[in-house]
Amino acid sequence: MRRIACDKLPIISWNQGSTMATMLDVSLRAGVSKATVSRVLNGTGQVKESTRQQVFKAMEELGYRPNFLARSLANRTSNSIGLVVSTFDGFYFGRLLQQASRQTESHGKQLIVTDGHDTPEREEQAVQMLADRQCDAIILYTRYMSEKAIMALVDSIPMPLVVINRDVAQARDRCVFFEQQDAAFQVVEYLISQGHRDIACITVPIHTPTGKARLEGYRNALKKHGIPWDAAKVKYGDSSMTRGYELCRELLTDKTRFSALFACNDDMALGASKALHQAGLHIPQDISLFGFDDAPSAKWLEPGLSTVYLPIDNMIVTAIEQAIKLANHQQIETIPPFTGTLVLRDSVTVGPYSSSSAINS
Amino acid sequence: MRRIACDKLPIISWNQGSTMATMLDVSLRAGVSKATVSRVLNGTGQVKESTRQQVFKAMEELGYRPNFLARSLANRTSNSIGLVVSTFDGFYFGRLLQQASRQTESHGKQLIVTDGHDTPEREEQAVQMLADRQCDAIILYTRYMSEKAIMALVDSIPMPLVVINRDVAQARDRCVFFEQQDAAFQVVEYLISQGHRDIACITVPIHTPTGKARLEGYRNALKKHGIPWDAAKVKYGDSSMTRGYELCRELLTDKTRFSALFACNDDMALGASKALHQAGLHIPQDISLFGFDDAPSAKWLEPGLSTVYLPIDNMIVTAIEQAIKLANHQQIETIPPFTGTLVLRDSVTVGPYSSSSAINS
DNA sequence: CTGTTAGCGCCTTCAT
DNA sequence: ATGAAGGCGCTAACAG
Repeated sequence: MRRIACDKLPIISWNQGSTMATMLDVSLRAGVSKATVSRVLNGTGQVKESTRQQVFKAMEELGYRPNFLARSLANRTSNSIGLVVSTFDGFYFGRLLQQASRQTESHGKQLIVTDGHDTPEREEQAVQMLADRQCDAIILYTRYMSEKAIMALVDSIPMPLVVINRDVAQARDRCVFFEQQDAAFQVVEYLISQGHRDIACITVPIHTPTGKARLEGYRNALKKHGIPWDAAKVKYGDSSMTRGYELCRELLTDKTRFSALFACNDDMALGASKALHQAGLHIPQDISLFGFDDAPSAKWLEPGLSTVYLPIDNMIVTAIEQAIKLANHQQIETIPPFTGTLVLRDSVTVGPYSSSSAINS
Repeated sequence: MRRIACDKLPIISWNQGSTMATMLDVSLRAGVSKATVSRVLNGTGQVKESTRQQVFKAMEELGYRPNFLARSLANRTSNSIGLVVSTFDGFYFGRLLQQASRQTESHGKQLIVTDGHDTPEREEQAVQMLADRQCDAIILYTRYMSEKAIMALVDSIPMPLVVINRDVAQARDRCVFFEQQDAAFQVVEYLISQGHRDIACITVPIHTPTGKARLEGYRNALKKHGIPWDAAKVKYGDSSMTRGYELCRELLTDKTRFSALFACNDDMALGASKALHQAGLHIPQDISLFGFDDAPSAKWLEPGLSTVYLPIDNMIVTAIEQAIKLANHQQIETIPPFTGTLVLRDSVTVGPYSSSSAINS
């Protein structure tokens, strides 16, 4: 009888669109019940070693693979955590994804990542889609979504959401973010300490919290040192190399006076450097240049680009830890903001207001 | 009776870990059967407009969202396509993912991407994981997996697999790839045409088909033009900027003679350029430099880096088209190889063997 | 047009 | 230690 059942099983390969072996197939072949197969599969309950082996054998022979969907449905958990990023573009998110993937896997969970296409609507959709897939927790990296929208999202999905790169006041313990403003402040203060007072700035998208914070850091540093705000020195960029180039050219053709340029990300710094070169200006002799992000290329440019390093790796790891704890209904502590650190290379030299020319870099 | 049932429904928010509204809840609230709810949800079958509205209303009021897992299980399709990439690192995969995401979404399908961590084992695991999730089709970008392993994978999963960046002879119609060797050949031939004969080369990982192909292109071009192979001129790299730097230094300290350097990717070209600078050598006056990949930064470097553009965007789009067709059991045609195109900027000048110095770039 | 009845593949009491 | 039965949430015939 058992044998007969076995003979009916699909031994042929099913790569032609036929169906895969199911738990029932395995149970029949092993001469046990589905329940037993389930037990050996999950290591739950007691199973005699001999039958356990039979089951394994049957699974092997049939090339059985548990159906993930069915399993998740029954378990009410997909054992995976979802991540939505603003965009896939740029080294920054590559770094982030790399770490995120490693970290989740080290917890035995799967990472599902989705692209938010850098618009609030798509980001929201992306989160919803991950929620529909029953992720155990979701991590959201958004640049444009409003705090209100984020909170609404938190309330509308049944699993925990942790927000990265944003400080949402109403859910501070769900947030993992950088002290962007402080880092920008440090940059500009450093530039000032090197004897620069005419410092131009090219921002990243100014409608994002990041864009605002970095500019605010710039503004505050100037203020602290009694340097008046000069609107002509500030150009509003979009993060792209091209725009960095264009805006630096504007600065130049405007005849804006500046001895140092703070580009709020490395990509724009690179674009700007091209414009400077073309104008016959040398870095740092004629113009000092400071970036932000510490792109992989920053170190290898000529001259090496001074910039600020953001511990994005640590940050995403932390975010994932939080997410997993939340998924496990564990207690979490709120994470203090991460801080950037200045990476000094060769793109800055002493400026015209240097109090002592002996203090060369 | 209906009302009574409604009153028992969970109107409270369920963000505290409670369960979400189900189809049954909706059906009770709307005073219809699950089947009807299913019908309005999927637009299948005929439903009276008035009841349809009731159902919508009930869904609205309950904040109902269909359970994706249950749906997929019943449908035997998850309406999503899986993509495994070698790694998340680098601009290249960012570009790829960006396009991939857009393209799948334009077909109303979801993209699930996974990291293969650049090792054959993990790549295989990644594919399996996507298979377990019942993706309708899977796209694999692998650098290290053997053709045999790829074929084994194809046979072991029940959904179609399309391979990107590789030419697997036994499944040619499932492959979408570049003519890497030809592109490299063109580069070197171009360099030769510019009067270079002492051409050094820094390879990408030589155990990958890509690495082999690019080197082979280099070799063939030399051969065609009667230039003897010189092992001292070839350094085996790993794609990283750091290694590009180190190997270029080796070339220099070895006193290897070369007037042009072909770095098999832009990252290494950048590293190499640093080494050149440090040695007091100018690009292109002293050494001509050619890269590969057309990184976003190539255009903005000083001097602009000549390189080869690979239509990765088109390629991934094509791969996804193929995957979707296969998922729909449509006929597919085999895709001819994509070709790279030389992007000439300012990092190459005429070499010492230039037949006519009038033929400047 | 709408309800009933079976599954999809797996997990989990509850008996035995 | 193992089997039977019911359920996870949804879809899909098959009747009315």
